[in-house]
Parts: sequence; structure tokens; C-alpha cells
Amino acid sequence: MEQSRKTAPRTRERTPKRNGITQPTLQDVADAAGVSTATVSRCLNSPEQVTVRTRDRVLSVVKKLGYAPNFGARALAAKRTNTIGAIIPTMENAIFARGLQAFQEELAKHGLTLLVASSSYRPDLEEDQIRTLLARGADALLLIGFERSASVYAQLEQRGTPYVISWSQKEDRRHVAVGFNNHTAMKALAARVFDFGHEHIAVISAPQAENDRARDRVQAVLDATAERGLDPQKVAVIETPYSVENGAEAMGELLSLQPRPTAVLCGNDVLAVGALGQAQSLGLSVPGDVSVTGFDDIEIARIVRPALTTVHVPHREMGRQAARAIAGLLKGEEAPVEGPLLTRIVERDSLGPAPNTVLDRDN
Amino acid sequence: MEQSRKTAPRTRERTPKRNGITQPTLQDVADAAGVSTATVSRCLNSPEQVTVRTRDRVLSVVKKLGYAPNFGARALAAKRTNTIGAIIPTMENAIFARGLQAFQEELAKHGLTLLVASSSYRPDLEEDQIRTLLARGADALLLIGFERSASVYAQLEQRGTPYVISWSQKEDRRHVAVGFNNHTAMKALAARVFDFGHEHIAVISAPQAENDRARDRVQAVLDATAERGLDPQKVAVIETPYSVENGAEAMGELLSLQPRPTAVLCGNDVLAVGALGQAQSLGLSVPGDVSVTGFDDIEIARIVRPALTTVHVPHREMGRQAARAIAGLLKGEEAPVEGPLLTRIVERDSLGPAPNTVLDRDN
DNA sequence: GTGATAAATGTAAGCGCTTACATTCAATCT
DNA sequence: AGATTGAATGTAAGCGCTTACATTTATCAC
Repeated sequence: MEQSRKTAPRTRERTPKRNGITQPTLQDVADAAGVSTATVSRCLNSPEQVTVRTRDRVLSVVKKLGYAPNFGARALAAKRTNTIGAIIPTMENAIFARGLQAFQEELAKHGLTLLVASSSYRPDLEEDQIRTLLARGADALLLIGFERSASVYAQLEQRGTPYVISWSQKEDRRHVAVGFNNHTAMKALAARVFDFGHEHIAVISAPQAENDRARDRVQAVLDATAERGLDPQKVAVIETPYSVENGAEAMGELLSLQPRPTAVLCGNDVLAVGALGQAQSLGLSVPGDVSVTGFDDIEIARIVRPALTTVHVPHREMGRQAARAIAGLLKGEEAPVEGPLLTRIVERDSLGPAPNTVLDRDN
Repeated sequence: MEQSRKTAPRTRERTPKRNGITQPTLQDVADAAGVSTATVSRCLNSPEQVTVRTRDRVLSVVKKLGYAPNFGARALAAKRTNTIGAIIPTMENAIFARGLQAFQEELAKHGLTLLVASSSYRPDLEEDQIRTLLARGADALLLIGFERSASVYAQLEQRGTPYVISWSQKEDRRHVAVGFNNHTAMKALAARVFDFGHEHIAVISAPQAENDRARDRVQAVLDATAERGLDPQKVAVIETPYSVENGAEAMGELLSLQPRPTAVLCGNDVLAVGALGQAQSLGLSVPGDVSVTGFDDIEIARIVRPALTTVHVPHREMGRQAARAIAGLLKGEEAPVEGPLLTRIVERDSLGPAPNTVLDRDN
């Protein structure tokens, strides 16, 4: 194995690190293939610029040596990392998992890697995470929902870092968004609830402050109420963070109201599952005595008994489209201007007709 | 071709990128603070080496300029990224979410960032992901379970990349592991099932090939069976990937067996939930007609009715300890040699006494 | 063939940081 | 005072890659 180093001014001994192990470098490959580092680099990054002959030779050396480019060096020289950062509110339940998985899979097809951080629904933490992700070289970001401080947007704008907003969609054309219209979706569900004859409804929502999606959903219920000629003021709304326990607790409160609501619309499936369980624990039949609806259509919605009537959100499609939008933005393409993704109501068993028993309002 | 320009006095104009935006560099900070780049670097990385006076001045400039170190450059120069890679089988259900969240939180305390990839339970994909993560500069890895090809281990060893194995724990001291003993845990549960008088039991497991955790759990049931003087051969075992649907389907098969098992032990909660639903759909009472148990104790175990009797795995603690182990390894500390984490049986409502109806074995 | 043009390849200048080593400086000792 | 010492700081050499530009080689019209 003699390598004819024609020009080897490179006297430097490769300094092995700690245990004498060193990864092969571009130079090693170039030497072994008898070409320059530039050519090797081109074989890897823009193969069409290189003769087939050369390319094959180089690639076989790459394989033989087990060469893998050094991430830091590449990032430094190319000024991009091919990394996309995503900040989601939580990793702990399935709400974002499905969409994120699809997002990642689609990114991978474009040679992009996903870096995930979670904000625990806290705007201050979200800012930290954005900073961290940018510091780690994220070329672009996926953000959930529109609502965040102007300074965050300003910073992204100023850096020229592309981002797309997801899980929400509005007419607001200042931001690139791939999502669905939370208001429309929830309003349709509320209308359906009214179709079932319910007149006393209530809402369990995530905290609305700093969460436009939650706010849109609640507002949709109130708007639908008004459209039916009912008084939105009378719709009880409880805010509580997304969790089964909180859903149960909120349901407990709502069920002790006078008049007792006959339908409870929940801001997401997790709350709904809690509410459902609570109603049953209190000896009420769902939907016989009280109907419960969810939002998202995550797996658990199908599993509980009665299965949840909820709003199906095309998470996978959303993730996929978001990834495509980001890949496009990175290539300098125009922002896609597609309309919102369509949600649909999934009617299962937790929504039924309002009980026609006389309400105890008047005693 | 003489390029004897030995001293190229840094005349270079800072070339702004595309939109004229440029992040401040170390040099900018150094200039503004009237010190060398080395000092600025030290202020950031080992503040104790610098006078308080200097440090304060430098840090204030850092803040004023909004300086953030360039990740690639840092990685390249320091030969580490402070990034830990984790490859988990799936992101889509909650099995790994809780532990991973804790893992990440603890890593953050040590200044480390988590990069997650998922393998879809496929060894070949896992290898790809490992390669990807390493290429992206992961300083260390979190791996789930022991079982993977020797070449993967060899490669890690050869590169000198530290890793810790989690979600499993064995006497095998060749690898650093932070986990629990799947065999012990499942055997205890099986024993409990036998205590309830069950004699005809069955198992729904994840595919055992390439998954030591699944294998340990199944083997534990068989061992417990033998210890009770029953014939392990008669324990029906169905293998199917983790999902509610698959759990349901497998349950359907098991329930048509003669004699029909009176207790079905599932490899995890997701399968158990599916099994539970299926039994109920077929008009059987759980645990009246058939008992079902899970494994993991994820949220859904508490939610289904009857609530699942399952094995509680201290995922958070596991994640935390794994992170500490990795941080230690990275600092050159010895591998921790703690015993396995302790699991405990959570008795809820899906496991009950064996039905004392006469079995239809003899007709 | 010749020259012009295009395609393939090579050369080498950085990218922004860390760190070994050199230098300066102040405190302490003789 | 001068010598000694250790802490603080500066100098500058890379880290491994990409890419603008220079050079070589192939292609083609005439």
C-alpha cells in the first residue's frame, strides 16, 4: 500500500486524539483517490460537476475509508448546518408527536436534520430555546402558533432566518404558515353540538393567554353560540393546562354548575379524556347525561369508551407540508401561499342528543 | 508560483452575507473590549482564568453586541459539540417520551444538548441513525437496549465515543447501562398473576428478534410459569409490533384458543390497551372473564377502564441517571456501577382472580 | 490543424473558534 | 534592589471543510 504522494509539502503529522483514533479527513480521501480536496468535496456536494469516472473512484475511496464529513467544519465553511430547529410546547403527549414525526421524515428527504426543543407552553422558555437552536446553527425554525413577542420575530427577521409557523393558519400574511384554522374547525364542531339540541354548553380550554390556538378555539365556541341566538356570556369557560387530571378536575367544577351543562367542548383530546372519565366517575352517562368533545383526534380518542367525538387534524400532512415549505424557503423559493389545511369532525360516541329531561333550572 | 506573502495583514473587509446581515464574531468582541480573542474565548469558556475586571468588561460587550458563538467554528476548534445523540425506537407513543424529557432536562443542566432520532424498531435504521448522529458530531450516545450488531459497538469503541444503554440493565459489564431488569420486573408480575389463580395465561409481545427487552419479558413469563410447576410450552405467545390495533388483533386470536387463556400479559401498555378493548368488544368482562396486564405504566394505563394493572417503570429517574452517567463519562469519570432501577407492580383493575367457571377444555 | 469555448479539476483563502505556547506584569522573596 | 514566580493576557497555528478563482483538459467550428 504505497501511495505515491507526488506533492507532499504537507509535513504535518496527523495528531491522533486521545486514544490514537482519528477520523479520515477530506485530505485523506483526496490523497487516496489522487485528486484534490476540492474534487472530493464536489463529489459529495454537487456530483454533477464531476466526471462519472472521477466520481466513482472518489466515492469508492470514501466508502473504503469510511469517511464522513466533519459536521463542524462543514458548517463553518458552508455557513449552513442543514439543521432545522423546532420548538414545540411539549413532548410529553401525543399532540405534537405525529406531526413532528412526519415533519422529520420529510425533512430527511431534503437532507435536513431536525433538532427539537420544548417550551413547556412557556413563552420565556420558548425564547430561550429559539436562541439555543439558533446558536446551534439551525438554518430555519418551525414554530407552533403565531403568538410570541415582536422582538423574537424581529430577531429572526434581522438574522434572515427563515421560519414557518404551524398548527395554526390565519390570513396574516406576514408570516409563512402551514396549518389549519382553529376557529373554523372548532366552530363547526360547536355547530354540530348545537345540532344535537344542546343549549347549555361549557368549554374546558388550555390557558388562553399566549396561546392563540386555544383562544381561537374558545372564541369559535362563543361565536357559534351567538349565531344560534344563545348568550355567549352564559358559556362557562374553564382554563387549565393540558393534562388528563386537569381535564377531570375542570369537569368536576362544570358539573356542579346550575344549570348543569349538557355538553362540554374541550380544547383538546387530553382534556376531553379527563373530562369523560370524571363524568363517568360521578355516575353520569356519556353522552346520555352529558356530551364531551375533544380536539386533535390523537390515538387515545379512539380508545376511551365512549370513543371521543373530536376534530381530526391532519397532523401528518401538516408536518409534511411544513417541511416542504422550509426546504423551499431555504432554497430561496417564494413562500407557498396555500390555504389552511382542512380539518374534519370525527363523530364517535361521546356526543349525543341533549338529554330531554327537564333541567333543574327552575326549582 | 511563489506565494511568499508571509504576513497577510488582516485587511479583509468583513463580507456581509446575503442581506447585509452579519453576526458579530469573537474578533468583534475582542476589538470592542480591547482584548485579544483568546481572552474573550476564555471569558466564555473558563471564566476563572480571567480577572474579574476584564471579564466584566468583556461580558458587557458580549451582551451589547448580542454576540453568540458560532457553533460550527466552536465544534471544529474544540473537537466537541456538547451534543448528545439518542436513538429511540419510536417517537409516536409515550413509552419513551417521559424518560427522554427527563434525560434532556438533566443534560441541559450539564450544558449538553439532545439530538433525537428514531429507528422505528429497525436495527438497520438504527445503524443509519447512529452514523448520522455521529456525523453531526454527537459527543456521546444514548441507546435503547443492548441488542445491536457487534460492528456497531466496535465502531463506537474504535472512535472512542462514549455511550450509555438504557431501558435495560444486565450483569453485562462491558457496556455502561442505566436501566431496569426487564426479566425481574415481568417475572414479578407473572407471579402476581399466578397468585390470582390463573393457570392458562398468554402473552402478547413485541417481536422478540433484535429486541432484548421484549425477549426478557417473555422469558420471564415462561420462567415464572415453570416455577409454578406449569408447562411453559402451553403459554401462547403472539408477537406483534407495539400498537393498539395490533394488541386488539392479537387478543382476538388468543381469545379463540382452546382452552381460552384467563389472563393475558402484554409486553407493554399500548398492546394491553388494545387487548383490553378487544376483549370488551367481544363481550367479555375484564377482569371477570379475562385479566389483562401491561408494562411501562404510561398515562393511558390509568385512563382506560378498567385501569391497567401494569409494571411501573421509573422513566424519569432513568432518564436523569442516564444523563448524569453521560455527563460523567464525557468528563472522563469512571462509569457508574449502580444496580438496576427498581420497578414496581401497580395494581389497578384489569387483573383479577381467575374465573372459577369450568373451563371448556374437556368437551 | 487552430483558436475559441466549455467542462473538469486544482489552488488556496478563508470560515470563527480554541488552545499551546510565549509574553507581560505584579506580587513575593532574598 | 534584583531575582523568582505564577497569574493574566496575547500570539498565532490550526481544526476540516467549501468555494471563488485559476488552470488544465476536452470539445468543437472552421
